[in-house]
Amino acid sequence: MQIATWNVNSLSVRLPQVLDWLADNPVDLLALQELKLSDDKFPLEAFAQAGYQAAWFGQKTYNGVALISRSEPTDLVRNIPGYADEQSRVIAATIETAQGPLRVVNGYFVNGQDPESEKFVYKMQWLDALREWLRGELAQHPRLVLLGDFNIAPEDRDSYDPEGLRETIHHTSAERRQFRELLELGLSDSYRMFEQPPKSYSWWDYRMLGFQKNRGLRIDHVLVSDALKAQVKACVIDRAPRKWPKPSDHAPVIVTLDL
DNA sequence: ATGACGGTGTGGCACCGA
Repeated sequence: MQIATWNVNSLSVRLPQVLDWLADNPVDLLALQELKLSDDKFPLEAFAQAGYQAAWFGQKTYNGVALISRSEPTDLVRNIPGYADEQSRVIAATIETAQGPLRVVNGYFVNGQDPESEKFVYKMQWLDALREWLRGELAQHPRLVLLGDFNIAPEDRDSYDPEGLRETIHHTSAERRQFRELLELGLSDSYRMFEQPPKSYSWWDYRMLGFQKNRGLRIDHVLVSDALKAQVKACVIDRAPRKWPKPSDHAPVIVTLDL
């Protein structure tokens, strides 16, 4: 089976591209971030016609996450239990596979803007809450995938300018420590389980010809639990949609699992 | 040091993203 994550930067604008992409890449599950639409505007019928079920958690203008799935998503959780949040950033569900249930946690992690800002404080608190909730989720669901837009470049090789951007947003020691602490729960970065081309990124700034110059960051990730690790067969970033007219600034990341 | 690009909602722009 295949699962993917894609920050679409407005599902209203990108819906035709998402449907085109699914037609070419018929993944079993697609985690979307930055829907930027309220729940009543979610295009369920379009996904149903493409053969998918869906669960979503949106809000007006900002944020918003969804799971697009061949099989029914059950045991839904929206946002981090016990952590009061005005922003719609997490949706979790269980889907059935041939080998049993798979828990999927889709997150649109906080950006944080600037390490000195209040938004960065929110980012750290949100990451603390996510980690502590995931600890329990992993105990309950050993077969778990955490995927989405993490807004963290985990290592220097995940940035086009690690020296120039040192300790700026996405690159700070505090964010990278949070990423490592997620791994220490018993999760692995599926992208780094395989040989990958150098200078591989999943996001490029719209401005200053960012994509054309490959000035990007790898901030979209798929983490798999220890119980799934042996089943992961491949992880790739699909740069193709970034070349389409009016693209999202993020590219999809696809993981192939032997499930 | 700033803005560049794109989306949203508003209102003739500001805010936000990364």
